[in-house]
Amino acid sequence: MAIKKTSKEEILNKAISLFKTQGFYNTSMANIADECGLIKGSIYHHFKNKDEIGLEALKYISEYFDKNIFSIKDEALSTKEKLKKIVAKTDEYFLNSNGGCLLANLATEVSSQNEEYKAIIVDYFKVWEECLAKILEEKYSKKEAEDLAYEYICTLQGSIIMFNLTNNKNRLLEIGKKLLAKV
Amino acid sequence: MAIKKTSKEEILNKAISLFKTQGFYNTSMANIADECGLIKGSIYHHFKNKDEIGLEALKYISEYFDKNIFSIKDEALSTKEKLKKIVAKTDEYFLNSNGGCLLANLATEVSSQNEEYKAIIVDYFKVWEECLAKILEEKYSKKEAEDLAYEYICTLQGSIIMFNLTNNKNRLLEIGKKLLAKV
DNA sequence: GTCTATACACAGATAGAC
DNA sequence: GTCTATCTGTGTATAGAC
Repeated sequence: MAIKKTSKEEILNKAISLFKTQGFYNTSMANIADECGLIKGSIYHHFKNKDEIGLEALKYISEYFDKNIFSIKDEALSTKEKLKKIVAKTDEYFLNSNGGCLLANLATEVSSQNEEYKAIIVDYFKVWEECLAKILEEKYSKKEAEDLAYEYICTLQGSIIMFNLTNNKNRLLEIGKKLLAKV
Repeated sequence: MAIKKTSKEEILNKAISLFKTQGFYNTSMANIADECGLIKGSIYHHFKNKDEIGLEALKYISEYFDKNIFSIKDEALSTKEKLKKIVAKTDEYFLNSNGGCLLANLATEVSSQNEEYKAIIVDYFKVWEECLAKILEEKYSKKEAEDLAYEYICTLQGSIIMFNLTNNKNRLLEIGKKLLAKV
């Protein structure tokens, strides 16, 4: 029976899941290792330390959004269709993301302690807002578009917190619907 | 030089401040004791354990909102004036609350691990929503009022996360202004 | 790449002197 | 009510065998 090689990405995904559901500081290296069927010492073969796991986790999610969601703004679709596609992908992501939004969670838990984390989180929300604003500018003024984008992201983030508490899917989906009604 | 008696409320306030800014699990009994000019063992004279501090912290903030903000719904004022007063007090609270909203923060960090915490947090948001909905029902249908209340709370909570990241006061204040524009 | 073993620091918590 | 002292568990991290 060959020893299974655990990929870095596999460990990262397990770590992300734990960070989201039980918090960063409340997740130990042993917890992460357990999830991967490893022993805690083995994780250090893949990552220098716990901080590096957190950092790569933030980058991983941020890049996922860049590649799979924010990139939609440049597709050859109508304003409404672009927004619809982004909202659908965003809703799908968060409906299935147990524990909510990693970047928002680490923003409250860790960012005041770690400037490197904070910079990534700030950038994530900035890029997200710019993505939506760019699309909305096709129908609104620059200022109105920015305000709508910002408000949507805030409302969605608040709604994700509520979704984690109450499990009410419809209320989460309403947020995207209301944005779509505006174009 | 007499030994200073530290009150339970004093310890609670220091603990709340630390929980908000650096997270619950990342705050040790020694951290809390330090803030109070005590040694960690002394905290146990006032609280059974760390979990109890978290629990009382949640109750303390929840009761503050009940007494000082949510109670405004029953004052003898016009719809607009009641809402205005609530928004002003809410904005004031969060503009000065370093680290954001304790209940929202613990919702993401701890609530999935602790049903007692979760129940208090769920109730806090429920009472908040009912408070706003009751006022809004003076001008809107029950369903519309509930939706507006829910949306405002979500947007504000998201905005508090952003405020912690960017320190942009105006964007936080916009949320309340937009609610007021609706009555 | 994973394991065993271990070092070391710090966590939460308790006992008892003052 | 606060202190000193201490227990015990667990945290992060490392060294070296397989």
